[in-house]
Amino acid sequence: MIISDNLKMYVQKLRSSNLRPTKQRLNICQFLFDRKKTFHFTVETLNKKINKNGATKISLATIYNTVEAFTSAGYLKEILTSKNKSYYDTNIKSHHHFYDEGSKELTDIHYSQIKLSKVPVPPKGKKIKNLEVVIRIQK
Amino acid sequence: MIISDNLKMYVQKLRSSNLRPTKQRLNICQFLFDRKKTFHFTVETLNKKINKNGATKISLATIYNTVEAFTSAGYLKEILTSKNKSYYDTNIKSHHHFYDEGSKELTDIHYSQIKLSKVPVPPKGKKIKNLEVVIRIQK
DNA sequence: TATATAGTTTATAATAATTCTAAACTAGAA
DNA sequence: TTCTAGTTTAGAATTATTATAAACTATATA
Repeated sequence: MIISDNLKMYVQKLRSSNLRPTKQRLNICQFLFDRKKTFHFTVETLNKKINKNGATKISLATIYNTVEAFTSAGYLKEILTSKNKSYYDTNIKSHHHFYDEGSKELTDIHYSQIKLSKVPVPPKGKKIKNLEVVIRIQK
Repeated sequence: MIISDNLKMYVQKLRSSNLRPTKQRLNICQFLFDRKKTFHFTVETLNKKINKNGATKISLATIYNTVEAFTSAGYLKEILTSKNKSYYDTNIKSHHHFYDEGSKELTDIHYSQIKLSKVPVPPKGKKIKNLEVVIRIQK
C-alpha cells in the first residue's frame, strides 16, 4: 500500500465521522496509523514525537482535542493503567493488555490469548459497554 | 462482634505492618473497616465523609498518606477506572468490578462470577502481579 | 517515669495532567 | 467569493496528587 494513498483514505475516514480533515488531524492520522505495528502512547509522548522535527508544530491543546475526538470516533482505544495518566492504543480490536509496572509500558494481548468462560450478568437496566483485562507484570 | 473490641484489633493490625497506631489511623480504620459491606471510595469522598462531623479533623495530606500506607500494607485495593482519579476498595480479596460510566460507581464482582479458561504466559523474565477485569456498564 | 528520636501529622506550596477560554484561523456550503 | 460553524491555539484555570518543612507524638530505653 502506497503511503500517499493513505491521505485520501484518512480524509474519507474523518469525513465519515463528521470531523473536518484539517492539516493537524491528517498529520496526526499519518503519524498514528501509517505503521504496521500497533502503537501505545500517552498524550505527553505523542506530543513530543509529533513535534520533534520542528517542521509543523501542533499545539498541545490540539493533541488533546484530537486524541479525544479520535477516541470517541473509535479510532483509538483508551486504556487506564496508571494513576494520573491515560494510555491510548491504535489497536481498537477487542483485546487486552499487559502493563509492566517497571517500564510503565503496555503490550497487547491478542483476544484469543484470553478466554473468559464465565461473565456476570450486568445489573438491571445496564448494558455491558466493554470488558477489559489488564494483567500487571513485574520482574 | 462488639465495636469497641475492634480498636484493639486495629492497633494489632497496624503494629504488624510497622505502622504506628495513631489517632488518625485508628479513626480511618474504624471508618473504613467497621462495616459489613465493602466500601468503594476516592480520596475526595473519604476526606469529605471523615471530616463531616466536625469532631475530629484529619488533614487531606494525612488521608492521602494513610490510604497509600493502607494500600501498600494490603488493607486496601486500588482500582483504576477513571481518568485522573483513583478508586479504592476495602475488599482486598481477588475480585473484579463493574464500573458504571453514568454514576461513576464501582461494584464488586465476586471472583466466582468470572472464569478465565485461558490466560497468557507473561513475557520472559516477568511475573504476573495481578489480573484485573473491569466491565464498563451504561444504560 | 523522663527523654531522646524516629515516625507522623499538618498547612501549604509545588507539580503534573487535563480542561477551559476566547481570539484567530479555516474548511466547505451557499 | 463570502459567510459561518467548526477548529486551532496560547495561555489561564482546574483538579488530583505529591513534596516540604515545621510541629507534634508514640515508643524505646535510660
